[in-house]
Amino acid sequence: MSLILCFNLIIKPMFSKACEYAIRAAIFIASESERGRRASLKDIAREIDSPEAFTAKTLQKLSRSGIIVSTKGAHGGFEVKQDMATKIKISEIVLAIDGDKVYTRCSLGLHDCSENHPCPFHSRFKPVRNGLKEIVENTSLRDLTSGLVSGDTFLKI
Amino acid sequence: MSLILCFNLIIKPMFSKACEYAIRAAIFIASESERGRRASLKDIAREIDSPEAFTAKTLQKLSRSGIIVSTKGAHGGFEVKQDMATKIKISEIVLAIDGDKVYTRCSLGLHDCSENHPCPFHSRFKPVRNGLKEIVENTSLRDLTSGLVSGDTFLKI
DNA sequence: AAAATTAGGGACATGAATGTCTTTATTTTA
DNA sequence: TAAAATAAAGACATTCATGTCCCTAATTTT
Ligand code: FES
Ligand code: FES
Repeated sequence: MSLILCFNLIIKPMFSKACEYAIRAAIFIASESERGRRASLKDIAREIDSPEAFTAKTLQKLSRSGIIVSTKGAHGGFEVKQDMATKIKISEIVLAIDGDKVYTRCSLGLHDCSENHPCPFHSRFKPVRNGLKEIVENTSLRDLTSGLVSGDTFLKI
Repeated sequence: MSLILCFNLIIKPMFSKACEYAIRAAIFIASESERGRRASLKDIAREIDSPEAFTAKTLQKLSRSGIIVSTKGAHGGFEVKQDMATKIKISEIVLAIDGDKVYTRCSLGLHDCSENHPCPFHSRFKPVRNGLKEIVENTSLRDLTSGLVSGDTFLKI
């Protein structure tokens, strides 16, 4: 009757692949922007180890959302405007990729998550969810970029 | 530049559909077992509002894992043995459905989540993950069944 | 013994997420 | 002006989770 961990399986698809690439790409782009360089799609895909064409799609969404700025042509690429890095929250990146359908998702798949009609897992799940909510809404792109620049965190492997 | 919530989108697929059905089904089966009744597949699918054939698959896995016991024939169905309800943790149900590949999943999709090679989100993500881990490993099937029996929680709609 | 009722299991179908390819548009460089 | 470099966009391909169908096995009821 060995139970043991398994937690990682539960939270396995926390972000979609598209979202993972978007966040990692945004962090890399922001770090390059700090050094005054634009990042090309090819650079990005190499540095975050992601499929190039698929990553391009997510970058287009970030661009349309105004989170990053794209420039065509030689020496073009993607950048994050300096004053934006601290303003952009991780929640905004997720919103840009997964769309703006704001609804309340129940952990056990009920139609809506609500206090009036809670599933059996609701009361235990809610505090964890709120904790995560706090984090994604209060962490800026700049917050995540700084560790990368200092070499303490990584974007691939 | 409206950001606002979006958190629910992030955690959208916390459990797979199969896992959601499995947990909800197990809760219902356990509640029926407390009353001395077996639950048939048809009953279960109706009570948790899930696709019957698909739910059958997940019940087979729970059965093979020894979490529930199945009986064929008239007045057969599924049951949870009384002393088991308090022993079974939610983590075991998830393990039974999603398999036993125990690995460490990084929130940003790096190959492994580790302290030595952390992604930029690691330090913020880890406490939330640990909180959730605590909960799924320490919540028993019985814990979730009691609210259903008392009418305080729900399994559908 | 026959019929009815239940779960088990394999094959197939569908849909969504992921990923690829090709062409077009824009800008810079030569 | 021509060529090269880059992103944008649409069509297509693949994979995987989800879901359905149909037949089989086991048990109980008649
Ligand atoms: S009702 Fe299920 S998590 Fe809130
Ligand atoms: S390395 Fe990314 S969450 Fe731990």
